[in-house]
Amino acid sequence: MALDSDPTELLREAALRVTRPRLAVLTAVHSHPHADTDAIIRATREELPDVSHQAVYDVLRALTDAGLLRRIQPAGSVARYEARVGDNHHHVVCRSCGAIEDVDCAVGAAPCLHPSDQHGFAVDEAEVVYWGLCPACSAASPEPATTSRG
Amino acid sequence: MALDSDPTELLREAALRVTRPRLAVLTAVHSHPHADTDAIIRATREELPDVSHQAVYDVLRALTDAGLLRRIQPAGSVARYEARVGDNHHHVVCRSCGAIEDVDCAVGAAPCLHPSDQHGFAVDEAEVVYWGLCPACSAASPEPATTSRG
DNA sequence: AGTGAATCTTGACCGATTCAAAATCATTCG
DNA sequence: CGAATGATTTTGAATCGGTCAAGATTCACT
Repeated sequence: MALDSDPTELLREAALRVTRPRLAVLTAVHSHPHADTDAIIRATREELPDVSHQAVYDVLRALTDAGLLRRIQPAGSVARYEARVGDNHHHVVCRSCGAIEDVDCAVGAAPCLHPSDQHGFAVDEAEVVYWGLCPACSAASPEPATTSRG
Repeated sequence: MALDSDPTELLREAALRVTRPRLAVLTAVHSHPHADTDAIIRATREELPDVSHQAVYDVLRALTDAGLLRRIQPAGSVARYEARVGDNHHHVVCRSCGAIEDVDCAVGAAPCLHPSDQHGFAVDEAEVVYWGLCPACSAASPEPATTSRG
């Protein structure tokens, strides 16, 4: 997770060709964490106006497969990407506006990685999504106490 | 959840009109946990051959909103539904074939519901998805030890 | 049985993502 | 340095899950 300032080197280390679209996408995701594909396309085009949407899709997949990006997709949302990889962090998602924030593991390095019954599955990752309302939305909706799930 | 055997009563309790499509969908989801919409449509049509796909979509939403069904959507998957509601259980998902199994909470009623930093969010639910390989798929892919995330 | 309101049918529509073929570019080797 | 090679990008269209809308039908309650 080093060398944030040198995307070229990141690509080289991942044995990926260093192309203009890849650099632009990598930079765009770095500066727009949790952005969806459309936002990434727009951000990428600020630096490289003529990239095709297809190129961005391809690059996002290549970088995700290479471990340079992480793809997240809360239920009901389109795919989003972030450049923070290699650690085990989770996300809080606002049910109302869809805002996403990072959340570090509550307990040590990998909490919840041991389900009570794995049904024989070889589990290698526990993904946690905290659902709720962001400060802005919870201030906007004066909902008393009707919702309570845990 | 009580009264699994009386879908009519379940609908009544939820203040929903008792219609043929709703009964058929409810029954279909009960007997096909974690099925996607298309599978539910086909299962529903075994009992009620002429339901439209639109009706099934509408019913699924109505029943989900009423709390009779729960919608789950692991990243990269289409929407799936299950009739087990009201408890806090999670899922293991096979990365290879997409198989889903239920997982009870590892610790008490609501583990992981307290992120280290909520960023001011009013969190009301922690959703956990365990990713891995199901028994069949892990037997089929003799992958040594290349993947390790936690 | 009558009535209003909710539900279902039909068919078009949408946005996110993928597919496919041809053109272009980054890297390697002479 | 310049050409060869194969990956990458462009272009354009297709697919797929899901939604929208209008009219016909069905249901719950009186």
